[in-house]
Amino acid sequence: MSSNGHETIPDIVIGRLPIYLRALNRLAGEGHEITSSHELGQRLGISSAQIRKDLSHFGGFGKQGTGYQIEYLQEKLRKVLNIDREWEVALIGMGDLGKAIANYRGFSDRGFHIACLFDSAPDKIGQTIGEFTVRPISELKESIEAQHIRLAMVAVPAEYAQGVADILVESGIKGILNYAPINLTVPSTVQVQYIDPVVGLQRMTYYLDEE
Amino acid sequence: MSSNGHETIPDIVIGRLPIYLRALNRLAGEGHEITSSHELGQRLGISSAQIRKDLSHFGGFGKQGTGYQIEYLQEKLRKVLNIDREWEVALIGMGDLGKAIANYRGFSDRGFHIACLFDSAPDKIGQTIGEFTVRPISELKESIEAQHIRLAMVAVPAEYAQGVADILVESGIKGILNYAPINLTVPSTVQVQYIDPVVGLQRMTYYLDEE
DNA sequence: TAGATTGTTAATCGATTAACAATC
DNA sequence: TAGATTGTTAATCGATTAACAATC
Repeated sequence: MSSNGHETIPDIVIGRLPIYLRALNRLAGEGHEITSSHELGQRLGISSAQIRKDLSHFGGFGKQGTGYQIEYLQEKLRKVLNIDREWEVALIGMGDLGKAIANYRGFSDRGFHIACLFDSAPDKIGQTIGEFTVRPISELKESIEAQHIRLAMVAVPAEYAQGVADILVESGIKGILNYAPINLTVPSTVQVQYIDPVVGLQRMTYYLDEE
Repeated sequence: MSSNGHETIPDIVIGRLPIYLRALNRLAGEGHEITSSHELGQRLGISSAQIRKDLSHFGGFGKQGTGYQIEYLQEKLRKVLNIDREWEVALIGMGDLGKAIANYRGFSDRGFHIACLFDSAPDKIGQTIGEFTVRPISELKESIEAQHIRLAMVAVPAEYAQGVADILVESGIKGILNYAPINLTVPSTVQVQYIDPVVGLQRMTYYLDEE
């Protein structure tokens, strides 16, 4: 029932918690103080039973007859997800995409701080983007170890992504957010999440066949 | 069994097809001509049985004892997903993220052509990015209807995303790739896919609690 | 109190896997 | 032929939903 201890909570449940949190942030922003599994479910297109079931894995966060105190639930979910603190993230690849990521405020707003930037191109190295200077990939391991960084974002071309991932794994990185359109092979102790917008588009075009 | 007809193929199966296709593209790039459900599964961390089952929804694409002809399977999957042609996509929001999207070659390489750009900021309107000129959101509907565009990418700040989505729905858009960190409410005839990297990060930090 | 909503159990539903006959 | 791998069926596993007692 505590936020660590991972008895056997299904990963699919973990995957929905950030979505719940995002909806709660929005409700809070709209001035709401209390919500219900029904209201939340309606907004997200998820059944209220599922939301209650998911949350119940971590303890009773609501009150019968009333619902959920939004601020309290946010706090609890942040604790469960281990985001009741700031995380440092390394960013590798400073092409257009890397630059957009480095400048995107959505990360820092939600507790993820980009702590170092890397690229291999000589003309990129030494550039200042945001608050940091781009450093050569040869210094990756050293930097990550020195700063005890555990998360990385990979925004290099597909053909370099596996090589970069290998170095990241060696450096002790435990989670990789991969923007390259390729599957990475890493040890089972390292997590990977994929961001491939084209996959999302292709998934939609399937349903768009009638002219 | 044909690529339209949608008897009742589970959406979760559809969601895996682009992943299979991505792996096949890679195998082809490495010079392979034939693969097996076992090899594909090993690369993707998916069981071979699941791959065979998924593919069998659309017909028998393999040969017993041999496996799958990569080029043939790619072609079949592209047909199933309706990406055996080019799709025009509208892009709304020309901040850092929108610009990175507009310049990203990964879309055009895989059959998605960004056909028009929109923003509401007067200083952005009229700018040329890539091959197109940024136009005001007030011209959105007109453009989309004129060009018969059915897909859109939304890269505006969260607070404007629902408003933009409403206009897109009115304009006849059938699929929205949403980069804003917010859930969109749209009619059930319109599909939405979400790109929220922070959700990916939060999903990983859950497993990163031991110090 | 009456009304509402939780947390939880049991029932249903759906997805994954194991196994194997068919066959290249 | 012997070996390999598909496509498919049946068995297992897991996730979602329905229902309701508990209770605010």
